[in-house]
Amino acid sequence: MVEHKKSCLLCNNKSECFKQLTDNELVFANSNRAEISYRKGEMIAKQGNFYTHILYLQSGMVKVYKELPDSSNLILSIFGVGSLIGLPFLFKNQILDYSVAALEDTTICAIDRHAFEKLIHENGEFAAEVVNQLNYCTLYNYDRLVSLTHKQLNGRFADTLLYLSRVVYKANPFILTLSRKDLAEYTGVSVMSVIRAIKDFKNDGIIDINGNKIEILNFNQLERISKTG
Amino acid sequence: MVEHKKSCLLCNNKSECFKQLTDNELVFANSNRAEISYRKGEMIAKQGNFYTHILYLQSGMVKVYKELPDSSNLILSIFGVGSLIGLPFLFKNQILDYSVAALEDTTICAIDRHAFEKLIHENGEFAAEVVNQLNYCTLYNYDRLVSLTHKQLNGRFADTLLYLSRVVYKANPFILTLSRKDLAEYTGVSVMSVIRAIKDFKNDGIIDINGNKIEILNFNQLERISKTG
DNA sequence: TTAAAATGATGATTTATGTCATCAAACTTG
DNA sequence: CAAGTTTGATGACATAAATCATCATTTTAA
Repeated sequence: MVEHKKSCLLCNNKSECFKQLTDNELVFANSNRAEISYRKGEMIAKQGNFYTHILYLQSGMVKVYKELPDSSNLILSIFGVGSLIGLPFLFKNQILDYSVAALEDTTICAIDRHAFEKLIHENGEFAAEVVNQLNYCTLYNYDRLVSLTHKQLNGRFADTLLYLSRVVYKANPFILTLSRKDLAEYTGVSVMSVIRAIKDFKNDGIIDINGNKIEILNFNQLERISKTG
Repeated sequence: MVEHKKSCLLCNNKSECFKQLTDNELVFANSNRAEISYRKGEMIAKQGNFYTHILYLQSGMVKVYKELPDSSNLILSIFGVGSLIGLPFLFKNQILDYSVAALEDTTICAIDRHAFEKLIHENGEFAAEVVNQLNYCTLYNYDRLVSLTHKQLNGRFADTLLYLSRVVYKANPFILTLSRKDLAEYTGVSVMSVIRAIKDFKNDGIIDINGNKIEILNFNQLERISKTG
């Protein structure tokens, strides 16, 4: 277990928007905060539950996903260190409309939603940074809509690999902590198709894969597949 | 052409967030505002252009869509009176990443993006309302991702019809101002498939269609198709 | 007012990708 | 450490929906 931070005031691991707060506001935030650790695979928040806290990712990695009526899932997003989770429900629903689960051992700060909403109301600089974060999300979702509706298997999986390398792991040979099922649920295809795409890309020398280690060998071709796929 | 409003201060047609502004701030907003009218079919903003203004929809209806490399389109959203368009690019790109076109004769207020950003920074109440609007968008996009990736033709088109009746036209027999092509680009399927879905739904007595007038006869069954489809 | 262009409709064919069945390998867990 | 469970892989088959070809109808523009 990670040692708990003494206070938001002393935290040198703040998300962008918390950097905009005054000392008083940080003390206020701290008094509405809890720090929790999860093991890989554990569920952090469950779709259908009450929405009570914004989650800040101190360490680890999580998936945010919709649980669908046919008991399949759609992974909406994968978040790494420094992300705020749950922003879209601010000023809204009492009910959480997606689930969050740990892809690796993960520590989060849970901040009371009403405290967070109060900070937005009272501090425009903080609010502006929240808008900024939300907008990353929105533009990313638009690109996903394009990818998932207008590209076929290889193009979509190329997008997934590029996203993993550039955004999620921020590395090129990277250690995959997602299962094939996760990859399928993110790419919006069947597990079968993911496996086939991996085999194809490996055969074509676009990627190399050894156990959990994936290396993208030919970014250009992957980009090309993403565009034409 | 619509008569131009004298000032934001006197406007009784304000969007939610502008209701949060002080008189001074409204005067400031007004001094950074232009009012423009478009004919049905006209392009209001072009993907790839510089992003300079937030658009407020005074009257009419617009589509916001991505122009894709294969020269097909994906309609991201359809906006009616009272909507703010362009929020996702605040604090971001200089470049607009989607296009906006009028589906009916339309009048918009164009507000300088920097003026808008200044208002967010300086007024937390205004910012909170902007966050609120953005979050509608985000949650809606999540539902769309589910609809477009995990439902097939009939389910997706059922979603489209429900969205048109409940959100866009807010009426049940409604006059369709979208072409079959628009419907296809919104539903993410081919024009052919839209036509077939309309025929099927009509044959099954779920909808009635006469020229441009569509009536949903059986909401329950449409909901059922949306869920199972 | 006619010509041209865009939109709407129908049926036949093709194809991408999902489902199913089966098996191998690798973790869990008692 | 062995039994059971999850995860990864492969091939055969089924199917939803796209593409293509064709034609009717409406709208736009000369």
